[in-house]
Amino acid sequence: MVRRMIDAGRLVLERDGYANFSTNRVAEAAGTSPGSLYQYFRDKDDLLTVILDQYWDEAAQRVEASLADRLSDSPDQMVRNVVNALLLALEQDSQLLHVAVEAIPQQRLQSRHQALRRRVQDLVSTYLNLLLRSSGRNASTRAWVIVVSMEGLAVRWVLDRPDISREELVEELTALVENYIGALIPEA
Amino acid sequence: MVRRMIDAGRLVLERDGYANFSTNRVAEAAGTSPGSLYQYFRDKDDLLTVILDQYWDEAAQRVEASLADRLSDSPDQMVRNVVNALLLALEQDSQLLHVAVEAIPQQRLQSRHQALRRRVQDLVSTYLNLLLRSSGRNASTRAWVIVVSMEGLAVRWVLDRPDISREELVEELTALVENYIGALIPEA
Amino acid sequence: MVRRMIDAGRLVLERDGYANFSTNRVAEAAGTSPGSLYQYFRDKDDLLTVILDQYWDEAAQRVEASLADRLSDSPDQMVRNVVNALLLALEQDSQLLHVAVEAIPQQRLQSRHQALRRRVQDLVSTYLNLLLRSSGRNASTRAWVIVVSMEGLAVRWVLDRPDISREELVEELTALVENYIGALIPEA
Amino acid sequence: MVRRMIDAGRLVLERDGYANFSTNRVAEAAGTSPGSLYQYFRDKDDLLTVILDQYWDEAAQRVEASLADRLSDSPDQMVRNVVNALLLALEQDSQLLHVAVEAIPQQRLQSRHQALRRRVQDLVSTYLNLLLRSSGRNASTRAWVIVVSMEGLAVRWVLDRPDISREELVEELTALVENYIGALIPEA
DNA sequence: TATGAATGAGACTTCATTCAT
DNA sequence: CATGAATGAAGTCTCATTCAT
Repeated sequence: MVRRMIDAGRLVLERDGYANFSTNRVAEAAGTSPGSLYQYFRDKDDLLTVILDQYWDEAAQRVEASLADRLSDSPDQMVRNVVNALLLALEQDSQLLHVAVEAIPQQRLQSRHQALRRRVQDLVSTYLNLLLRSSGRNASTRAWVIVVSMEGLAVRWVLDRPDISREELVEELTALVENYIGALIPEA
Repeated sequence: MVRRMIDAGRLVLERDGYANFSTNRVAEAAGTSPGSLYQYFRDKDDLLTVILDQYWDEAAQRVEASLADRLSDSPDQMVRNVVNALLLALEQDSQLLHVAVEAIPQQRLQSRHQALRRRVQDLVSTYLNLLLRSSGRNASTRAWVIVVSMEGLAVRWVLDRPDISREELVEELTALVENYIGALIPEA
Repeated sequence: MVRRMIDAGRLVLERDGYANFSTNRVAEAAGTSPGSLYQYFRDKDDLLTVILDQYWDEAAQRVEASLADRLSDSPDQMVRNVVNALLLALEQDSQLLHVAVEAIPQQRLQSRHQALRRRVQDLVSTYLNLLLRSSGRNASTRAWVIVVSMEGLAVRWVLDRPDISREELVEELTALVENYIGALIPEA
Repeated sequence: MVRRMIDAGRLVLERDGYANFSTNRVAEAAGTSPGSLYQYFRDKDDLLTVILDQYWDEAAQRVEASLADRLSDSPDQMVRNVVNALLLALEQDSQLLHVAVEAIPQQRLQSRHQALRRRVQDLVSTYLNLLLRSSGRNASTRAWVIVVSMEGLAVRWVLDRPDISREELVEELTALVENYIGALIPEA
C-alpha cells in the first residue's frame, strides 16, 4: 500500500508534473482515498521526499550496477565506463529526472541527492589522491569540478536532448575529464 | 507601470521566494492592485516569464560588459576572462538565480534562458572553428559541452557556496576548458 | 459586507450551534463565497471573536440603557433595577447567550466578556466602599461574589428556564444581594 | 475494558483538552484500537457522556463524603461545611471541571449534571421547609437560587483562581446563604 | 485606465466511523 | 471480540482571476 502510493505519486509526477502533484490526484491514481495517504506519510512533502530519495537511490544503484564488474579497467576505460553508466542511469526515467532537478521548488527536499553527490565527490577525491600522489590540497576542489560538471552535462543531455549521440558524448566527457586530470594519468 | 510591476515581482521573488510569489503580494509591493496586473500581463506566468527573461538578459549583458574591452587577449586570457565574467554576472543576484534555476516548476518559462545558451554556444562554436581550423563536425558538440559545463559549475558554485575561492575556481575552470580544447590552442 | 458576515455568523451560531459554525455555512448564509470571509477576518476565530465581543457589548449597552434614568433611586431600588436590567439584557438573545457561555470551547475568545465582568466588578467594589465606609479590604471580594453570583443566576435562569417568574426572581436576587451586604445598608 | 477507555478518555480530556479529544487519541491512550471503542460506546459522544456523568457523580460523592459525619451540626456549621465540601470536591480535578462546564459545545451531554443539580436542589428545598416551617411556596425558588449561586461561585473560583483564599471564600459564601435565608435561621 | 472587492475552485488535512480479517 | 487499515465527507484557508465601478 505504501508502494501503491509511491507508485501513484511517481505516476502523477511524471504524467502531470509537480504543479499538479496534489494529494487528491495521487489518491485517485492510487485507487485510494486522500485520507489513506496520511496513514503512511506525515504530509504531502513526506511522500514527495520518499519518492525523490528513492529515485536518487535507484539512479545510484543503476550506476553502481553498470560498474560492478569493470573496476579493474585502465583509468581511461574507467572514466569512460562511469560516464556511460551515469548517462544510462539518468536516461531511465527522464520524466522524473526533470521533476527531481528542475521542478521541485524546495531544495531541502533534495537532501538525499545532496548526500549522494557528496559521497561521489569523496570517492572521486580519494581516487584522485591515489592517482596523482599529490597532496590533497586541491583534490577536493578538482573532485567537485568533475562531479558537478559531469552531473550537469549528463542531466542537460538527457533533458534537452541536444543533437549529440551517446557515444559521441561519452567520448567528449571522457576527454574533458582526462585532459583535466591531465598528463598526470599514467598512460594505460 | 510595467516596470513597477516587474520590479515588484522581482522583489517578491528575491525576498519571499517563488512559493510566495502571489499576484496579491506583487500588486502590494508595486503599490497597485491585483487587477492592474492583468492589464499588462496575460496572467501570472506571463509576468514571471518577463521577469526571468529580463534576468537572463541582464546576466548576458553583464558577461558581455565584462568582456567588451578584452577581446584581443590571448586565448588563455580570454577563457579566464569569460569564466571570471560569468561568475561575476551570476553572483550579482544569487537570490534570483536560485529562483531562476531551481525554484521554478515549469521549464517552459525558461525559453529565453535556452535561447541565450544557444547563442553563446554558437559563438563558442564559431570561435572553436576559427581556432582549430578543423571541420565543424564536432565543434558544435564541444561548444555545447563547454557552455553547459561552465554554466552548471558557475551556478552551483554561486548557489552552493562550496569551500572554493573564486580565484581557485577560475583557475580550475580555465584549466578544464583549455585542456579540453587541448593541444590545439597555440601556447600564449 | 462585514455586517453581512457578522449577521450570517450570528444566524448560524444561533440556528445551528457552535458545532456547525463552519466557514462554508457562514458564507452560504451570508450569500457570499467562503473566500470573501477572509477579506475581512483573519480566520474563523477572528469572526467568532468579533461576534461574541459585539454580543457582550450589546448586552452591556442594554443593561446601561435600562439603568440610565434611575440612578437616583434608593439602594434597594437600585439593586432591583440592576438585577432586572441584567435579566432583560440576557433574555434578548438566549440562543447566542447559550453559545457565548456554554458552547465556546476556547475561553481566550471571551476576553471581552472577562473585561466587562471586571469592569462591573470594579464599579460594584467602588460602590460598596462608598456605601459601607469600610476599608476596601474585602469590598473587592464581596464585589466578586456579587457579580459572579448574579451573572451565574441570570444566565442559568435564562438558559434553563426554571419555573420562576421574573418578578419572583428579581425579588429573590435583590434579597440575596441586600442581605449579603447586610445591615450596613442605610434603610431607604 | 470499558473502564480502560473511560480512563483513557478522561486522560485525554484533562491532558489535551476537548479540542484534541479524538477517538484515535483515546484509543491510543487506552492501548487499544479505535474500532474497539465502538463495541462499548455508540459513538464518541456516548463515551464523552459517560465520562462526564461519572465526573459529576464523583463530585457529588466527594461532597457527600465530606458531609457524612457532620449532619448534626448547627445550621451555620452545616452551611459552612457544605460550601467547603463543594470547593474541595470541585478542586479535585479542575482540568476536567473546565472541560465539563466550559469546553463542551453541547449541553445536552450534561443531563447528569442537570439531574444532580435538581437532586441537590430538592434536598435543599426540603431542608428549607423543615427549617423555616413555612409553606413550600418559594422554598423551591430559594433552593434554586442557593444551589445555582453556590455552584456558579465555586466553579468560577476554581477555574479563574481570583485572589481570594478558600477560608475567605467560605466565609463569604456562608454569609451569603445565611443572610439570604435570613433571620429565620435560629441562632446557633 | 485603474481599482479592489468578490469569487470559487481546489489545496491540504483531520477524524469519526466501518468492516474484513 | 478485537483489530486497525481504509474511508471520504467535511473543514479551513489560499489565490489567480474577473468585473462593476
